[in-house]
Amino acid sequence: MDVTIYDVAKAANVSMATVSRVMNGNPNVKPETRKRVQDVIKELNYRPNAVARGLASKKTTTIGVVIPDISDTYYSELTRGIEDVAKMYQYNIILTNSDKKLDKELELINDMSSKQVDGLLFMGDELTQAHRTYFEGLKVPVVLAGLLDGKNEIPSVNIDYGQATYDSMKHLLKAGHRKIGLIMGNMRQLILKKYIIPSAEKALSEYQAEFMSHYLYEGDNSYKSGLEATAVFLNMSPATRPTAIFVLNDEMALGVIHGIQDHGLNVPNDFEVLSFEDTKLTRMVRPTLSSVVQPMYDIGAVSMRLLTKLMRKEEIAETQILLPYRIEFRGSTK
Amino acid sequence: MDVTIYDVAKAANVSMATVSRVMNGNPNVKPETRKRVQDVIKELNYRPNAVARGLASKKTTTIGVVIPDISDTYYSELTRGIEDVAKMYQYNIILTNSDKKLDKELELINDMSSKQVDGLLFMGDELTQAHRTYFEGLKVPVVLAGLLDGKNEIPSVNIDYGQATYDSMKHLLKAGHRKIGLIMGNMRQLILKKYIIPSAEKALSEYQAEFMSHYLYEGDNSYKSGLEATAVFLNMSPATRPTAIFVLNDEMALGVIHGIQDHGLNVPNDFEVLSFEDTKLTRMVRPTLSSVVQPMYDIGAVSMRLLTKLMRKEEIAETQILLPYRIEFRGSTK
DNA sequence: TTGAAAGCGCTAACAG
DNA sequence: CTGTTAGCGCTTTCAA
Repeated sequence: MDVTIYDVAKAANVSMATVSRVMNGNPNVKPETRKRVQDVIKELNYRPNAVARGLASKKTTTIGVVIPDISDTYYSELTRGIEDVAKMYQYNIILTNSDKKLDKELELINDMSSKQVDGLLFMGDELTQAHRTYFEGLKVPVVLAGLLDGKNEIPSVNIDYGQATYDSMKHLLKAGHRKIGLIMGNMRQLILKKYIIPSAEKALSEYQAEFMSHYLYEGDNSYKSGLEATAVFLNMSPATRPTAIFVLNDEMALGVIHGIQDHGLNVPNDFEVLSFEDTKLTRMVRPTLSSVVQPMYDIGAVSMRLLTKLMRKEEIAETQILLPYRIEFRGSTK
Repeated sequence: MDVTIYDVAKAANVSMATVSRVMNGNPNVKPETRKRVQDVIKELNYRPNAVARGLASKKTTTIGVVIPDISDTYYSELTRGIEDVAKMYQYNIILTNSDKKLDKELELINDMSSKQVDGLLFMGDELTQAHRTYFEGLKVPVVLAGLLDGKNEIPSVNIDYGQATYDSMKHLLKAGHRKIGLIMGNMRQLILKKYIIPSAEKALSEYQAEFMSHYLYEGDNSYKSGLEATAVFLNMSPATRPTAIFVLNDEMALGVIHGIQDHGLNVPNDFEVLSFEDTKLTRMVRPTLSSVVQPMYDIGAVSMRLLTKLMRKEEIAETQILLPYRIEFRGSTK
C-alpha cells in the first residue's frame, strides 16, 4: 500500500537505518547520502507512519487535552492557545470534552493513556485524589490550565485569582460602593473558596463594609443566570440592594447589564458592573463591559509550553505559574 | 513497564491470541476462558496499547478534524457536535486550526495522513483541486462540514443556504422593505456566489426591487466590521439607504445593531436586522437578534455520523446532506 | 475453541 | 558513516 521506509531504503540504495537517520535529522549521515535519500523521499512522496514510529520510539508526539466544554468561549480560546504552541513544537492534540463530570474525566484520562499521549493538559473544576491517582497511572507529564492543585504538586498555569478579586473589589470600594453584589459561576470550587471569597472579604473589611451573604449569588456561568441574579438583587429595597456588581464571567455579566436595563435602570449610573473574564463579549454590549482580563489564550499557550519542557525533562524553575492580569475599564464602570 | 497483552496471557494461562479475542469481543472463546481472562484483565488493570493496535490493525480509531479556528463560536459548537458523536462511536479526534490558509490546510491533511487517522472531517472556506488531491492521498473517508463540494463528489453536511437566503429576503420584502442591505462575511466563496447572492437576487426581483451593489458590504465576520458596514449605510441619505439589513453572521449583526443605536436610531423601527447563524449571541443583545438558525451542533454531529458510516463502508443513501433550518424571529425584526 | 507465528513500519542499540 | 538486527504490543491468518 503506502510507501514505507523500506521502499525508500531500496530506492536510495541504503539501509532503513540510514533513512531513519535522515528523517530524524541525525547528523551521522554523509551529506551526499543524505541528499540522495532526501531526493528519493521527495520523489516517492514518503511520509513516515507516525503509528509505527510511536510504537518503536514510545513517543507519539500527541498530547491529550481534557476540557469541560469546547463550545464555551473561555475554553475554546484557551484551546486555541494550546494548539498553536503544540503545533509550534510539532505536537498534535487529542481533544475531548468532560462536561466537568468526574467519572467522565477519569475515563478520558484512561483513554489518553491507551492512546499513549506524551503529555496531558487538564482543565476542570476541581482536582480530587482520584485525579491524582489517574494522573500517576498515565506516567507522562500533566499540566493544569486555569485550575489549581491544592497541594501544589501538579504543575499549573493560572492568574492570581485572589489578587485580581482584591483589586476589583478595592476599585469598587474606592468608588464609594459599600454594597457589592458578587455573582459566582460554577467556577473551580477551590479557587472560589480559597481565593475569591477570602479576598473579597478582605477588601470589604478594609473599608468596614460587611460581607453579606445575601449579596452572594450562585450562578452557573450562563447569560440567563446573570439575568436571574439581577432579578434577585433588584427585588431588594433600593436602600439595601447592591450598587455595584462583581460577576465572575462575561456571559453572566451581560445578563446582569441587560437585567438592569430591562428594569429601566442604568449601567453604570445606577449599578456599576465589573466582570472577570474578558472574552470578546465585553465589547459586544452597550455599555461595554469592564472586566478583569484573564488571558485565556496565554494560559493555554503557556501551559502547553510548560508541558513541552516537562516532556523534554528540561529544568523548570517554577511549575506553579501565575500569569499577569489587568483590569480593563470600559463603559459598565464609571 | 506497563502491563501488556503478554502479561495477561501468562497470568490467565492462555495465549495472547485469546486475550486479543476477548478484548475484541470475538465470539470464538469459551465462556469460562473469557471469564478467566476478563478477571485477569481487571486484576492487572490491563489497558491495550492503542498505538500497537493501530499498527497491527491499520485502524487508529482516531479521526482528524481540520477547522479554521476553534475560538470562533461557529466552529466550536460544530466541533462539540463532532466530538460527542465521535465519542459515542469510540473515536478520538485530533483537532487542528487552519486559519483558512490553503498551505496550512494541505499540510494539516498530510499530518493527519501520517497519524493514520481513520477519517477526516474538514471545514474551511473553499475547496480547491489541491484539496481533492490531498484528500485522495489520505485514502480514508472525508466529510465536509458546513462546506460544499462544487463537484458534489465529497460527502458533505450543510443547510440549504440558497433557500434560507431566499426565505429571509422574502420575509423582509413582504414586510415592505425594498432597500435591503446585505452584509457578507468571509463565508465560503462558493456558497456566497452560487447560493446566497443569486437567491437574494431572485427574491428581490420577484418584488421588482433592484439588486444594488452599494447595498452589498463585504465584512469579515467580526463585530467591528458590522459596525463599519452600518457606518457606510448610515452615511447614505435617508431616502436611499437600506431600511433592513440581512447579515451573514451573528457577531457582525451585533455590530450592526449597536452601530444603528449609536447613531440614535432604533432597531427594529428604523432598521430591521436579520442574521444568519444563531449562536447564543442572538439572545445576548437588546433587542434580541432574529436569525436564520444554522444548526451548528447538528451539522457537526451529522458529519461525524456520516463519517462513521463511510469508515465502516456502510451503504449510504445520500452523501450530500442538507439539514433543515428555520428562522427565529426575535426583537430585531418587527 | 485455542495457539503459534508472522508481520504492521519504524527506532535504536550494536557492530563494523 | 552505515548496515544488521532485535524488538515495540498488538492483530490476524493458519493449523491444530
